[in-house]
Amino acid sequence: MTALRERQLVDRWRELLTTYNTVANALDHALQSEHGIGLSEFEALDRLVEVGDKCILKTLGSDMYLSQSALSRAIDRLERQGLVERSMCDNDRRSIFVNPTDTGRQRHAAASATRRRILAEYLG
Amino acid sequence: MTALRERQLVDRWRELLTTYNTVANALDHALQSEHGIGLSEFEALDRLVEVGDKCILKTLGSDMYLSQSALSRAIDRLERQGLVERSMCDNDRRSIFVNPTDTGRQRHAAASATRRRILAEYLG
DNA sequence: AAGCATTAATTGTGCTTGCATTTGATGCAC
DNA sequence: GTGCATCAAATGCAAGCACAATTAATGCTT
Repeated sequence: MTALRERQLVDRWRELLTTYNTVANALDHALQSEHGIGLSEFEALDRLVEVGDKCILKTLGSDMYLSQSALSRAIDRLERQGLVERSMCDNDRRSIFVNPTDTGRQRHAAASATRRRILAEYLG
Repeated sequence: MTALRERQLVDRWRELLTTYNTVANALDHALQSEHGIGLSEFEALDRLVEVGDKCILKTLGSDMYLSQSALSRAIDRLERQGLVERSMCDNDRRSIFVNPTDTGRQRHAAASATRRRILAEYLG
C-alpha cells in the first residue's frame, strides 16, 4: 500500500529531524560552553587536523555540509581565536591554505573529548 | 579498543550531519519554490493538519524541534499567508488555538506530494 | 598576447534561529 | 483578596546561514 510507504518515509524523516537537532544542539552547547567554539567551527577544525597540512579551503569545503560563504566565515572565527592560520598558496594565488596552529591542535584535542562524551550519550 | 569505538561514533555523527543537511536543504528548496513555504512552516502545518482541531501552540511545540520563539514566528508566517488562524482560548486566556484554514489544508495536501517525492528520492 | 569564461575566496544582504526579556493571565499561599 | 511564583505567548536582539554579487587569479581560444 502506498499510504503505508509514505507513513514510513515521513516517520523516518521526523526521526532524522529530531535526532539531528537534539544531538547538534547538545554538541553545540557543550562545545561552546566548554571550549568557546561552535559546532561548525569544531567540524572545520576537526577536518583540518585530520587532513594534516596545507589544506586548501576549497578542498575542505567539498566534504562539508556548509556553504562556501559559511565556511569562509567559520574559518574567520577560528582565525580570530588563533586556532588556524591562512597562508598564501603560491601555485595558485586564488586559493589559500588553512592550517591549524599549535593552539588549535590543543583546543581540538580537548574539544574531541567533549564530542566523544556527547556522542556516546546520544548515539551510543 | 576505545579509539575504534570513537571512530564509529564520529562516522555515525558525520553521516547524520550530511544526510540531514542534504535532505533538509532539498526539501526546503522544493517546498519554497513549488509552494512558497519553508521547511519549518511545512512541518508546523503538517502537525496542525494531523492533530485536527483546536491545537494549542504549546502542545504543538512540545513535539517539534523548534524553540518556542521560532515556532511562534513560523506560525506568524503561516498566518500572513492565510494558511492558519490564531484564535483565543477561553479556558485559559494565556494560550491560543492555532487551526489550519481551508487554504492551508489545500496547500498542505499539495506540499505533501512534494515531500513524498523528495523523501522517496533521498530516503527511499 | 588579448579577450573571455571559469575558478577560489570574500563580502553585502536578508532571513531564520535561539536566548533572554517582556506582557499578560493563572492559581496557590497566606 | 493580596502578593508572588508560574506559565503561555510575543518580542528585542545578536549570531549564523544561504544566496548573489564582487574581487582577483587562471587558463583556454583564437
